[in-house]
Amino acid sequence: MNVKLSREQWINEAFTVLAEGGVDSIKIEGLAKRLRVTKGGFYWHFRNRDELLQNMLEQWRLRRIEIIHEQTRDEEHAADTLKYLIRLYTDNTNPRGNAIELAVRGWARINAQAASAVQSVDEERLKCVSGLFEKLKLPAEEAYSRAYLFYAFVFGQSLLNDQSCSLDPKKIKQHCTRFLIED
Amino acid sequence: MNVKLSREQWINEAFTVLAEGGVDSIKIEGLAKRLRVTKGGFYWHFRNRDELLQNMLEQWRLRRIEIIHEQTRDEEHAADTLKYLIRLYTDNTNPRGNAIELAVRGWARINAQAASAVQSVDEERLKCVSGLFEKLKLPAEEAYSRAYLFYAFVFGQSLLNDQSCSLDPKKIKQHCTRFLIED
DNA sequence: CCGCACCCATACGTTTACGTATTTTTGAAT
DNA sequence: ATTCAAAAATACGTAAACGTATGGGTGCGG
Repeated sequence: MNVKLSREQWINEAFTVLAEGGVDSIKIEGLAKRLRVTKGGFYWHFRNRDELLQNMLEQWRLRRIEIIHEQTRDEEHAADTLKYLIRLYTDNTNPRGNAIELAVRGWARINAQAASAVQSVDEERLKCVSGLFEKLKLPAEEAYSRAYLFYAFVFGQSLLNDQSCSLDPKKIKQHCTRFLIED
Repeated sequence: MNVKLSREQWINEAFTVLAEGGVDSIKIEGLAKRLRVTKGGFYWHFRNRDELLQNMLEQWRLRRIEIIHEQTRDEEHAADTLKYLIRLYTDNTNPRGNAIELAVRGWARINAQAASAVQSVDEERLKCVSGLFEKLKLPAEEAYSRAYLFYAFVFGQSLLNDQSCSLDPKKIKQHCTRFLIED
């Protein structure tokens, strides 16, 4: 028989729904159905819907910060690290992750707590990536601006549908990568 | 007395709500309340909520395409035209427009019709802007990739909160503009 | 001033979702 | 096997939102 569900499983399923339809599509009875239980279980784990959402945000914040630190640790090969990072985002290898990223940002536009989570994550990311650009001998302000451009590109490209392009998207992204990280 | 409302007024108010809270926040009774009438009027103009949404999409598509053509008409001063265009988006002069842009893109992630509208607009924009880059003596593929980067940056930056920056956002955006459009 | 087109108000039925209260089941440790 | 806490089912009350039906008001051309 289906084992009992943990708090984490509810949160995880909620992230999947978030990725698919945005925060407004996270419905308690909907989650329950997907998990093949009734909402009785939900209210054992969480006081209400908002507590679930807060938990998701906090988990997202912590995990994203943890990850960016891992991903930018190798400062000795800054250019390669940056290229690798950009590939992670532009690859379409992790559609769920990308969708969550966008959904959280959409959420941030209408909710202060989400905005705060996004802000802390962005601060950390900008710091880490600008550190890498500094390793490429760019002066501080220049490096920081390039980090900003780097992230604007990364998020922006996930907003542009590949099908809108009249040129092979892979080729485009290669061009952009070279342009953004000329070493 | 308050004059009677036109179809256009309903659509316009709906765009405002869209900007504020995304497509899911467009509620018929909510619009009616904002317009100080009841929903009786709404259902005179529109068969249902979906008809309103389709109308909004179609209007958005047409208007955006019309506008991008105006904004990129001056090909003789391509660099200035590009700089001007980038300022329009990064200025925070038109928050409603920016919010609508993002909201429509969020909408496109969960709805095929919205996705289609976004796609046609993006195709047109990429075509127009890559034309400008070609005027800067870039070969076709290069120009197209730069147009892509241009738009990725434009949309991406509106996803990044200014408050996340540890450097004056204006300065950052100047750096980026210079980098994107070195003439 | 009459009538018609246009627009709005009101009342209703239905669905969906939240949250609560209560009981029931499950499974792991004793 | 028994017990007990964890998890789920069930049943309920309420609110928000959609859409329908129908009647009411208003202003303008004739």
